[in-house]
Amino acid sequence: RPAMVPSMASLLDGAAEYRPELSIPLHHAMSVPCEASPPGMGMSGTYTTLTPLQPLPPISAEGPAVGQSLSPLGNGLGPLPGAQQGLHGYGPPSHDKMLSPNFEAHAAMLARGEQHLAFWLRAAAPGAHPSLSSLVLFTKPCPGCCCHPAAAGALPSLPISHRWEMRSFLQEPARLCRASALTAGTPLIRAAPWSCLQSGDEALQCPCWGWLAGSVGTTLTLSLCLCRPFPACKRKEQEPNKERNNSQKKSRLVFTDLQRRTLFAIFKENKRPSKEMQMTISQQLGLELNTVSNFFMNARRRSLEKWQDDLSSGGSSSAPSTCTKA
DNA sequence: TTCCAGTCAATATG
DNA sequence: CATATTGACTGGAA
Repeated sequence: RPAMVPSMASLLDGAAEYRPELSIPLHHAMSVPCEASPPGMGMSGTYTTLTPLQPLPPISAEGPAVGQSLSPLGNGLGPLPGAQQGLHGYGPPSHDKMLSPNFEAHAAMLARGEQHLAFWLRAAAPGAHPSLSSLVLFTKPCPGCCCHPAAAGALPSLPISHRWEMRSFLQEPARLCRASALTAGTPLIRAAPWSCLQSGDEALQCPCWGWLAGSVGTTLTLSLCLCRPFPACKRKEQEPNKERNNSQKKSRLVFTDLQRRTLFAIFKENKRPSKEMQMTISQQLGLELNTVSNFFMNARRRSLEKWQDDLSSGGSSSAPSTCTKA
């Protein structure tokens, strides 16, 4: 058992393949160099910082906390009923509103300077559409993507705390994507509703995606890549109310790419996290404690099985490959 | 209570 | 459609 377990935040950063070459001023604690790796093989990064494990504060005093359910599915990732219409189901942006308590909680934490945005921003906007109560921001352009510098896109400069701008982007992606030219080398950030991110999404499979990590007040240059719908959103639009019908048929949970990467990153560091750690993980990832527990149990067993298989088949790998599989 | 091996079954893949 | 993968469940052992 490792003598010291890296912080949740640094593990999550590692899982998310943060890439430090972006021209965004970052807190040193965010540096998690990671070699370019093929899709889904991002576990080779090294962790450069160890910050104390401090779960993110609850996102909202009145709403669900990080990891708690925002949906009837109970995993915090799915849309609420009525959210199937994707990005267009609510009214115009409210630029006159103040930042929500949720965001301010994060802002206060970030402003301390010692903390950082681990791997996501959840911007709960009072009155906003439920499917947009969380945002996940990606950095880095995807070469094959329509918003790559070579392909043009929108590029306003915004402070990271400018939540309402982000929200308005999500509302009117097509127009914004045509709004201005994109210059080469500009940090590119992709925003997506959390509920739209699922295992297998194109965006998550791109090897050059990283995660936004920055301090509140940092000016980031934003560009969005929403000129086409996310695959998951498309699916939801095409299959409304399908889950309602055969409710007795149990579907197996499929981890999102983020959840899987994060879990494997943690597993790589600690094969047997404590109950408290598992609870933190479950809260951060919006998973049941049982699910997290099952994951580590299965992972321990299956990594061992894999290791034994590799040995018996004369493989040369020195570590269980399961850890890098996700 | 916790952990594990055995197993099932949903889902992914080719 | 066959096979592989994988999240979850079960019963027994410590």
